[in-house]
Amino acid sequence: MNYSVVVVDDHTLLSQAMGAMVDTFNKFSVLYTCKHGEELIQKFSDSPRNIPNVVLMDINMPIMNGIETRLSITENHPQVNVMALSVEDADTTIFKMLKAGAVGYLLKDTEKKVLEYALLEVVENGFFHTKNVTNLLLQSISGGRKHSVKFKENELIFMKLACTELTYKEIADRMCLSPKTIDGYRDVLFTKLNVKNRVGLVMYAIKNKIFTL
Amino acid sequence: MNYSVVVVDDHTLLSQAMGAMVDTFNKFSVLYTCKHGEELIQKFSDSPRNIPNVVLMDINMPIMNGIETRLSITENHPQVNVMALSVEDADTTIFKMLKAGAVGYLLKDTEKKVLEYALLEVVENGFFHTKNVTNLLLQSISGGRKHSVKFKENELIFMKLACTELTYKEIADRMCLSPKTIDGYRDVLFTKLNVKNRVGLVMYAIKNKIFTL
DNA sequence: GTAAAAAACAGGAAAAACCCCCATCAAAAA
DNA sequence: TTTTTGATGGGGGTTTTTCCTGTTTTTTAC
Repeated sequence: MNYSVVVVDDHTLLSQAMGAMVDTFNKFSVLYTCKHGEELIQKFSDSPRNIPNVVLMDINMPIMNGIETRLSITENHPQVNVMALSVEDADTTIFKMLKAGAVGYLLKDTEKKVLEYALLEVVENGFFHTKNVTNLLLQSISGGRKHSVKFKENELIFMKLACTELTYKEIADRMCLSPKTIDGYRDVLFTKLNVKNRVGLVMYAIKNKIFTL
Repeated sequence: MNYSVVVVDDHTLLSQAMGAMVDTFNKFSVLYTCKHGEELIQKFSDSPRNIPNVVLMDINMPIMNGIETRLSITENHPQVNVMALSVEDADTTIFKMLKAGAVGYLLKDTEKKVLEYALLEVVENGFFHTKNVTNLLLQSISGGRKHSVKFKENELIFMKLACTELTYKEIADRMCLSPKTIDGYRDVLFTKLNVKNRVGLVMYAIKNKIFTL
């Protein structure tokens, strides 16, 4: 009997392609594919037969991102192995994912054979990480990595608007707040994110998908 | 007999996954996959048997990007159909690709069935575009799209640096130029790109891959 | 309820960004 | 050769951003 796999990726074409590939593996077969975390959680609660051995999940998803989804899975279905998949190796993202309990992490430019091997490792040993990630892991444990940052609703709205050509005064008008309050938001975010100016803020927002192009 | 397809994508896993999917289609089979345009061109010149009916190509590739590769193919192997694939629908990129003679364009969040249909269209009718793209095409033909903007070497360097937290003064130091010259670069770019401030410039640079995250 | 925390708001100063107009010099075009 | 163009940089000004140190108001916790 085969191990069951679920692929989660917001790009339908990619998730289906990934599914087709996994189906060619000897010991694995795809149960279904999802567009985002929310859909996956729904599926899980629909029926116990929807719960697979492994979840192959893209981290950069719009509706419910990889980290949130992973946390939700850990809570309700701890027996499911989640393997993260990502095109980018932004340190913080990988780290967040591992902290959220992902058992594996693959960068998207790995070989087909590596994926198959990784899947086997995960279902049989319970973990797998590519070299890059383990290195990062070691380095960060010793170095002492940053705490994950939480944002309030207004801070998120502000960040999105800060990514436009609006001045802070105009942003204040849009949000129906005093410019001085906006001043406060900015200052808080600058220290929280450890950036020096608006450009830094914009970069953070884009890298962390708070503002999408 | 099947139509042959070559998949070109810098993310090995994705291209192989895409390949696995194409192999499940009735009338298509994958000849091989490539990491980038350069490799593809090499393959073509290695043997005539390496020339497929359709090339499925990602646009955002490091070494030789989609547009360049497409131009090279058009020149040497006009009978090959190139279908572009992209996660983003940055207008300019799509447009450049179509101008370079791609016969089809697919956003990565399309359904498996749509890809199959698109491939069939391409080999049998010679073209396929998703709605988004045809709309864009029509709009741009009638509306009279902007002439493509040209940048000088220094402007490009400046734009990249403007996407960091450096002040203009610091940028001037880096480029070994007077701050006033940087002032000039900025003003020229503001008018050329029709943006109002540094954030607008940053957004432009990112959207057009001048600055990569 | 009341104390503590946080969110909203303010004044003012200094720095940075933005926006003009203009000078120089060298290379390219006429 | 004369003119034009373009890259470089300067003067001086306004606006916006940034960074302090606060106060007031609203929420939250006990």
